[in-house]
Amino acid sequence: MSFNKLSASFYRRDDVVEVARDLLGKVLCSHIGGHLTKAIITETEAYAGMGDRASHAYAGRRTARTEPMYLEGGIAYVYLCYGIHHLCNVVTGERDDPQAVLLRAGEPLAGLDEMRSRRGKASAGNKLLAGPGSLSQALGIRTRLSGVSLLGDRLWVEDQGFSVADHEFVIGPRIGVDYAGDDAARPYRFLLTRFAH
DNA sequence: CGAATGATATACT
DNA sequence: GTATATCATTCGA
Repeated sequence: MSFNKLSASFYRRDDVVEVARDLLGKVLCSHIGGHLTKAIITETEAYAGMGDRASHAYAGRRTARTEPMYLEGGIAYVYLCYGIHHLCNVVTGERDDPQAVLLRAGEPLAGLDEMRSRRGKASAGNKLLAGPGSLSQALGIRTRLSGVSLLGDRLWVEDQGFSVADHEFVIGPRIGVDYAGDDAARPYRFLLTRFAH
């Protein structure tokens, strides 16, 4: 149904930072519980694998939770944070190179009613997909989807031709990674200027 | 500004 | 096996 679904080669590049930048303006799509929802990706963060203290895979840490990150690029890594929020990542790079891009925010494109329904009370205004927990909740993404292929028909990313020029986004340090020491300062966060908040 | 909320990792016995 | 601290956040007071 989607002619423009991103293919494996998009995800399997060496440089996760490049993928994080390129995901801006792409469209995150889910077909879950019989509902199709789509959102333009407006904020991403790169997690650069074993050498990145902010990453769950730092120093090669490998557990049942993080196992998807060690698989070949092009699958989802979803985990529960603060006991409440399901955070959605796109795994990149080759097998055994655990890099991933956290999807932090989006702009609604399709399935608005279902998004609002899933978000409940807090779905008002422009906060529908603002923040990684909210984005996942609106698209119905749960930890159950961790490890699923992004080339399948439940969760994927499309290129609908929204181009993002260099002056249309800003780069900054990642959010909520103070525990990562010097790595917390890495310029790995990408945010479309228009949706900065 | 602080509570919510539970899986997960790690350090024990 | 059991205990405990931590967490890539969000919402409402």
